[in-house]
Amino acid sequence: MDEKAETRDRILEAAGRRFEHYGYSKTTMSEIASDLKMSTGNLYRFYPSKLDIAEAHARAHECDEDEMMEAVVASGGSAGVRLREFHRVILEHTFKLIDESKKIFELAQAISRERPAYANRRLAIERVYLVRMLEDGMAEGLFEPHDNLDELAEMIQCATMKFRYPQLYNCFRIDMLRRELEGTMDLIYKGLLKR
Amino acid sequence: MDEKAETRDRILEAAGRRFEHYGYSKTTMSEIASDLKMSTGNLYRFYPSKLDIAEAHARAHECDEDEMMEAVVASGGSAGVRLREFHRVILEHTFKLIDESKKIFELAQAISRERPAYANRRLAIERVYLVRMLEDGMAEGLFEPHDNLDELAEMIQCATMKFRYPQLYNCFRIDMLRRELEGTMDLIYKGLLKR
DNA sequence: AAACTGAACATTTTGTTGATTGTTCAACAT
DNA sequence: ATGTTGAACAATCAACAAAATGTTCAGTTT
Repeated sequence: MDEKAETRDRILEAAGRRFEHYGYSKTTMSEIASDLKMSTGNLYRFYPSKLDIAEAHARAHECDEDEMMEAVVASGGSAGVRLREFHRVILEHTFKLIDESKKIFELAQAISRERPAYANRRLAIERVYLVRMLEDGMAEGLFEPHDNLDELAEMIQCATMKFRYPQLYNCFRIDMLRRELEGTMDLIYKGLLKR
Repeated sequence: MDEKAETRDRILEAAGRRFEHYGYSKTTMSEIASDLKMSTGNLYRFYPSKLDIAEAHARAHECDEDEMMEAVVASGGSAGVRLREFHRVILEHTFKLIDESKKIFELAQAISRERPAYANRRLAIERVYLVRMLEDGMAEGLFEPHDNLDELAEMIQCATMKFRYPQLYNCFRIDMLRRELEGTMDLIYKGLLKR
């Protein structure tokens, strides 16, 4: 039954090439199938739907984002500095997607629209990194102690939503967003500091 | 030339009735015109476009919202309590619009989509109230002094965007939003406190 | 039996048509 | 002159048909 996993991978690769080249909506199941010289029906023995292929593709690329976040969290400096850098990196990353790689951005949008659970899971993962930085900050004696760190991280996410989904506000001015993020982080940072 | 202003008002009233009953998209210029027993062309001598009538209608009703905000700002209690209440009131108000009065909500959406400048102006007005509460809080000795209060208010708006446009996140669970707003306000509040 | 196909089906997208509606303007009325 | 009209125009919308696409499954191959 290792055969099966291999075919799943081949499907994922073929689909990935199409997704990145033509975008999610412009790649069809029959194109993916014919790239692999198989029938459309057969695809469904490996993935229950096209959206699931897209989700698998996103999952396969998650590690890139995770590494990006990990790099910041594990970098030197105080928790406050890293927390700020963390959000800067996320903003620049999403903005780059919107701006440069419309194809991947379309994919991301399709997934978070049709699969809100997936988007929530990603936010939960992001929170793991946030919690680590909060813990570090408390250990440092920089941040005020809290008992529910995941909830605190959730609230930080609420306050920085604008920078996570800038397209929702039709704000495509990265320079404005950068300035607003700095100011918002100032506010959040002060709110976390030990009194 | 007082005649003119009167006709403008009559147009606004007729359009307003239609807007509130049938929504923005379902009221036509010829309906407004025939309600007033005039021609469609004549409407354009008083308003350059349908959207301008909608904007004028919104402007005419601004005072309701302003009074709502004024009531909170002028109410007793410390600046911190009022700041929190201010955002609660805004959340409940927008949510009520979405939920109850789809017609007015459609109007509001049309305006903020087609006239971003109008939405920005509204945010600027809201900031006036925020600044007043910030000033009060500083006078009280509750908040840390700042020099650029409008900018500070802007950052508070950034951090509370999610609660101002909940429909953007397809989050229609008022109970969840309430909880998130409380947490976010906790964070912001602490960030403002004097050290 | 297990793997696979491709035609059949259902859903979505696209294209097209005509009607509706926002807007303009030459002609008319005051 | 000034104010007003309603037909003309252009843009948008709604409804429908046609095409494309996602999904399923009876039947075929291995």
